[in-house]
Parts: sequence; structure tokens; C-alpha cells
Amino acid sequence: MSSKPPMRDALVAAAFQLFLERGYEQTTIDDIVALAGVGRRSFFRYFPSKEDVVFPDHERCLADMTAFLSVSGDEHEPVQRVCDAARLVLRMYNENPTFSVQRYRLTKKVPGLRAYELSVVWRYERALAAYLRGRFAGRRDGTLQADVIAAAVVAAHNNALRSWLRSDGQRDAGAEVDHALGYVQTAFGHPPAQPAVEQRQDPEDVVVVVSRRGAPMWRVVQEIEAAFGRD
Amino acid sequence: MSSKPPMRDALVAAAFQLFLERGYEQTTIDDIVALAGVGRRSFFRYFPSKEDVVFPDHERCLADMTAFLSVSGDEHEPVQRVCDAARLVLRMYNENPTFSVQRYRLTKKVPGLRAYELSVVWRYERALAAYLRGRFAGRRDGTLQADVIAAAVVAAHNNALRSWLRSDGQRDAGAEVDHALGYVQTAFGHPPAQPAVEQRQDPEDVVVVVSRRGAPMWRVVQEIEAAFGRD
DNA sequence: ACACGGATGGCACTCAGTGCGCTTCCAACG
DNA sequence: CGTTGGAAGCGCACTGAGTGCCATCCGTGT
Repeated sequence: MSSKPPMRDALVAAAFQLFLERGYEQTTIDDIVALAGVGRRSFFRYFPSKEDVVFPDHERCLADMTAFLSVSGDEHEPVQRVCDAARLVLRMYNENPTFSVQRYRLTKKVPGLRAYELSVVWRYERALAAYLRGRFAGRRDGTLQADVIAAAVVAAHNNALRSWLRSDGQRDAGAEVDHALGYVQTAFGHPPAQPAVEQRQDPEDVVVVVSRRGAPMWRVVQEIEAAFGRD
Repeated sequence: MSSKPPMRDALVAAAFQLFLERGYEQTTIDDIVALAGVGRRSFFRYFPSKEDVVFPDHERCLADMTAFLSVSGDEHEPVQRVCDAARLVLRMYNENPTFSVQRYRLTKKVPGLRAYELSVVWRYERALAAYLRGRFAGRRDGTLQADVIAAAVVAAHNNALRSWLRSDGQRDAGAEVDHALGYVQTAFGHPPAQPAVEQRQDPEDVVVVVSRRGAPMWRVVQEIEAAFGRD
């Protein structure tokens, strides 16, 4: 693996210390390198811009995701596969909960960081869309479906991720993301392999759903989930 | 209305002339203001940053969209409403096809402009999501559904918009966007005005699904889709 | 010991963006 | 008609991010 450059970590630590105690815009590169005890030029050797120091591991995570998708064969259901790919991002956030929460609070109030985060998220979305475009090749409206599903997966993932970050990492991130992605899968793809709802084992227990044709699919699913005693 | 500041238009014209003939990054603010014959400081009075001159009318369009959504009552179906709101953006692009195509080519190759465009699109998406959150208030997973649907609408709109821009404005932008948004509506909301799937009007037409509890969720949905005659 | 290559530091430079004070112009008001 | 007050524009100096270039340091192989 990439050996460990202690300088990079030192820069991240120094940067976050200053960002948290005096704010992002109030901290200059010179402040960071002075605290880290390195030369100014070295900062830009490890991070192409000031924003990059806030997202030090997304580049690696994006590489992981593209690798994960590139080894996918046809045996996996496409929507399921991109949902699993999205979970890789969650895993990265979950490896350092306190760091993630601190960063969340930072990006929430600094417009420049929010904009940068968007470009990072966009690259994840394009990776998912590219994979789906490949799987949907030849299908009618394949690229449209790929783009829409990728966007929906990212939105669901982010919705759950932000809810978890707002709880200071107290809630169960995995469960929240599973639930959110489950919604997308019921809307677009074949449902998940292990459904999120608990499975009762009583074979006599039956549910009857009646729906007029013309009702939207999500309403039907919602009725069924309610009948199953979800939530 | 805002009277017309000729200076603003002169700056946009000068900027695009230089951007097209020598590239965005190769053009400095001083070049622009020199060509426009105005002071450097005046540029930043009309545009807070160099990127803003590339998207001179998005601020107004975003205001139009929020206004459009804020006057919406409960008489409109929510998903239909946000699709109509998205069409406002298309209309703006369609008012100046050649300008839009030039800008598209510019943003396609300049990473900084792509990033800025993302933040613009993000604000549209948040406007749609905020509206849907209001309409879905109280509904189970209301904010999740709002975020996902807003993202899907934006993705579909952008897919069609880009396809139109790539055709140099030759194709029918409205038809492409209608088609793309129709896909989202069939997935999430009530079917579009001219539904993609034929709608039976017989009110007696009902579907009864019987499922033993314990069956996996995907089997249930599969049964329902089959009963609806989908796919 | 010496040569070499990668990692680092120092320095000067460009350019985006900001704060401030000055001029200019126009319009309302006496 | 003259004054005044505010908005629009201009000039200038300054900060800070990001870059190119070259000197330096250090570990390694010969």
C-alpha cells in the first residue's frame, strides 16, 4: 500500500485544529504550515488546493468505488450493485465518526467547502452513472435511466448520511442508509436481496392489499410496508 | 423591472469573446475590463466572481423558480409541480440557444466552471426539495422522498438538456425534457398527463394481492408489478 | 567518497478578490 | 440657478491562493 507520509497527516491535523478554533476562511495556508512546521510549498505538494485538505481520503474512496464497479460482472443486479458501491462511501465516513462530524459542521457553514463537496459528490455520481450506462447499454432510454438512478442513489445516501451526521454519529448509520437505499430500490430496481423489513416466520400470517389501478407505485409499496408493520 | 445596465451586458459580451478566442483560464479580469472599457473594480460590482459572468441569468431564473413554487397551492400534484418548475430552467436555456451552446462547450472543458455549475444546479435542486418537503410534511420518509425525487428530476432534466446542447440546439429541447421527466413521473408520481403506461379508466378495476407474511419484499413487489401489467 | 534521485524549503511571481477613498454625474430641492 | 446628497464608477493598495524555478538536504547504491 501507499506507505505513510507523516507530513500529510500532520498537515491535516494542523489544518483542522486551526479550522475548528478560528474558522476556515480565517486560516491561511501560512498558518497551517507554520503550525505543522513545514514549508509552505510542501502543502501544495500534498493538496492541490486549500479545500482538498478538508477531504483528505475521498480520492482514495473514489478509486475504491471505481475498482469495485469495474470488477462487477453480470451476476449482480445493477441497482443493487450501485447501492453497494454507495455503501463504500458510508464506510469511509464511519471509520472516523468524530472526524466526519467535525467536517460536516465545517462544510455546513462554509459556502466554499459546500461547493467543493458538491464536485466530490458529483464524481461519485458520475462513477455510478457510468457503470449503469454500461449495464443498460442497448436498453431504451438507458443513459437516462442510468443518470436518474445514479442521482437517486446518491441523494438517498446523502439524506441518510446527513441525518446520521446531524445526530453526532449516535444513530446507526448503516441502518439509515439501508433504509434510504431500500426506498430507491423499490422505486427503480428489483428489491434487495435481504429485505430491510423483518421477516415473520408464521406461514399462516397473510396480508391483503387492494389498490385501484392508476395509483402510483410508491403508494402501493407504502401500503404494503404499513401492512407489514414497518417502522 | 430591473432597468437595463448596459455595463453588465458589455462585460458579459467582452468576457465571452475572450473566453471563446483564447480560453477561460487564459483570460484575466484585466483583459475583460480593458476590452469592455471599464474599470476593474466595476467588474466585481456586477459579478461577485469570475465564474459568475459565465452564468449571468441563473440568479434570476432561480428567483423565478422559487416564486413559481411559493405560489403553488395543494391543487397541483407535487411531482408534476416540480417537473414544471424544472421546465423553467429549460425555457431560460432555450431563450438563447447559441449562447447556451457556447457556454456548454466552455463548461465542458473547464473544470472550474463545471464545479461552479454544480453549485448552481444544487441550488435549483434544493429549491425543488424544499418545496417537496413541504408537500410531503407528515408523510413517512417525507424528506427522504423529497430529496430523492428532487435529485431525480434534476438528473432527468440535465440529461435531456445536455443531449439537446450536444446537438447544437438542433433537436427539440421541450420534447426531450418532457420525455425525460415523464420517466421520473412514472417512477415516483402520478402518471404524466399523457401517461407512458396506458391507464385503465374502469373504476371497478382492482388488484388484489395476497401474500404470506415472511415472503421477501421483492416477491411482493414483483407480484404487484405483474398484477399491474407492468414491464 | 561520490553520484544520483526524490523529497523538501525558499523565493518571486501572477491573479482573483476586497476595502477604501476619490471623482463624477445626476436629480431633487431650496 | 446653485447646492447638496447619493448612487455609480474609478484607482490604488493590499491580502492570500496557487505556480514555477532553483537550491538544498538526505538516503542509497556503486
